[in-house]
Amino acid sequence: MDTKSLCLGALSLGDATGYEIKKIFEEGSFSHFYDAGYGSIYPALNKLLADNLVTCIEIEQEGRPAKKVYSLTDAGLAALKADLSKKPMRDKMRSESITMMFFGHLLEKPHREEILQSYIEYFRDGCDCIENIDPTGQPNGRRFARGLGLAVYEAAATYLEENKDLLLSDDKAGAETNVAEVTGDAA
Amino acid sequence: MDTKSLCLGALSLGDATGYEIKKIFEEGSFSHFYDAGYGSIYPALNKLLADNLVTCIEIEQEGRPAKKVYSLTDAGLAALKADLSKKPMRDKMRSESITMMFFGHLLEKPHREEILQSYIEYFRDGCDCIENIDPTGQPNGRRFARGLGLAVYEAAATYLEENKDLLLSDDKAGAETNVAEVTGDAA
DNA sequence: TTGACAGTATATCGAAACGATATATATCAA
DNA sequence: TTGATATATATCGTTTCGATATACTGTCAA
Repeated sequence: MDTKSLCLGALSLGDATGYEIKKIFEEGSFSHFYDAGYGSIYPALNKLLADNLVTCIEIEQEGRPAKKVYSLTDAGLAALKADLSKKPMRDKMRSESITMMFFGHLLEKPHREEILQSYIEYFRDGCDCIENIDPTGQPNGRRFARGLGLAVYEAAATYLEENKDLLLSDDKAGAETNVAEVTGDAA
Repeated sequence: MDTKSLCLGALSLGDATGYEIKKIFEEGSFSHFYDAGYGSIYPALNKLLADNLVTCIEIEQEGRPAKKVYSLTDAGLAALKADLSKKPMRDKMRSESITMMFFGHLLEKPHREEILQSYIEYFRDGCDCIENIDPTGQPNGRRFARGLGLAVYEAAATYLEENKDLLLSDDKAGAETNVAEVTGDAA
């Protein structure tokens, strides 16, 4: 499951350009679970083309540069199915916001509050964005992804809202390693 | 917020070796939000050493090769605080499991069920793991991260359990692009 | 009417991270 | 005694990230 498979998967839904492939995963309910940049997609498409897993037709356009529309080949569909039959790797996530909160004792309170507030908004915006997607008529896989995304974002937003005092208040218990630093540090 | 900052943050909690730094983020409530491999940590420590943001003392050990214990310098602490004062990047996550479900119409039902079941277990195990961490005496930042991790994992596991039929049943509505393929494809 | 801005579309580059692997030793259980 | 697990450092090739360049279109306001 790398960018090559992601492109194959996108093309299994219909022919597309590299730009459109990015849009598929950028918009809609899916962007929260996987995304890839052009720096990954275009090289991936070139490799797929070299391996005859996709074909490409250049469509000339008036004025604009030609667009390259990619299509899945039979071999490409087989390769995709083979890849989907593998065991998925465990989820990976990277949250700089939470990492910063982890070291919250080194941050000034106003900045902590600022980060936390924009983090809450980030999840609330995510909820709104997902809710605006109409699931009717979509295949089950996409309905499922939409629902899961919504459930997780809602849970995160709610937790953040209900527990923000935990981060905004000063440490009282614990932090035995840093007691000296905390008391002596006003920078 | 890259691996260098992650190492500085770890060292702000106390001196450590590269191996121990990995352990800090691998175990405990934090592993779900950020992790780094040795292929990132050791080069990061070398760069930090070159920039005088950390110091290193080699401790000889009987039999075993010498261990390198790193310590944060004043400049290192300043650099960490400077980095923490920046606006965090938005969360990134990559879920191969959900990506596979997104293309679920190409998967055989037993395999779909298998992936889904191990995905549920993955989140339930995650919940158990987090619940086993005693939050008492820990600084607020870590208590917060623990609670958020638990809330999100719980929400994901619950959603998966309650909606798995959505993936295990066949598509009835929608999928207008693939109708021909679906009906003609039993491979 | 022009100029700024957003959108469409392809492409590349250096830096960073990933995943696997190698090395060496100790300990503990089957 | 074989195998597994833990401690500990390190590298290597591949992949991905993020930023940027190019170039044309449409649009909306000053």
